[in-house]
Amino acid sequence: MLDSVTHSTFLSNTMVCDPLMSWTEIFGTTEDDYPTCDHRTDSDSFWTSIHPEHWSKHNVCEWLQFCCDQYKLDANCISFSHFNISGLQLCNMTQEEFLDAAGICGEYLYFILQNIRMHGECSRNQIKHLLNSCLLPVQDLQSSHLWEFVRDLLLSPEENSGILEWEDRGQGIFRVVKSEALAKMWGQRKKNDRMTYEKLSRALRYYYKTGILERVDRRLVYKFGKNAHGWQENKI
DNA sequence: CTCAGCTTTCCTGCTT
DNA sequence: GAAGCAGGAAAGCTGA
Repeated sequence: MLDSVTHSTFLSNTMVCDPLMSWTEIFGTTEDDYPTCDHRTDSDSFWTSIHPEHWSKHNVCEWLQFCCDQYKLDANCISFSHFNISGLQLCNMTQEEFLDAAGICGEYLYFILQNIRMHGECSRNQIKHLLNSCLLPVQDLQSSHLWEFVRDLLLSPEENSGILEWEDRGQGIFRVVKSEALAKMWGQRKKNDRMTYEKLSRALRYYYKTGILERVDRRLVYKFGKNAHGWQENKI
């Protein structure tokens, strides 16, 4: 579905870049390249004092960086080449395009942008409040819970690499295909190179108690429970 | 500082 | 026998 959204959709007015290019490769190495206000210290209202449609490319870049910093979004999810665009182009992007350009983070970025557009001048705290009042908790993706990590992986085929697959999407039943790869990914996420699937599975079994996962009497197969949210639809 | 929740680590025993 | 699962116990980490 998302494959139908081509890069040219986003980059019609920009250079064609490698989707895997890093932030600095695309936007330059330092803020010296495009000196603007320091959003980290004194511009909480900057993103809302200027309507997103009037943002420059650099503003868009800084907004992304701001969101990554502020909401601890995983910058690795974001294909920055897709965001080498003006604010007007950014505003014209659909939710699907955000998803395509930034995976899981795209959902949050889209939500943040829409709130800035709708609510005009709102403070960072207000944005945070809006995020917190969203259907699903928008939190530190880097330190998200294990079950959220698993859920997000299932919902992100581009990151999944066949590590997890749905057994019965309707019932929330999934299979761990590459257990060691999953453990390695989780270990990387938690900066713990000693993580193993044995330990990870112990943590998954912990979720049986809390209703986040339900027991399935099949090897490497788990099922989301009533207390797990966000796996039902293609949105989290 | 305390506490609770979550995760990690280690372990034994069982099942496939 | 190997791999995986189940679950107890304890410790570590983190945020409220």
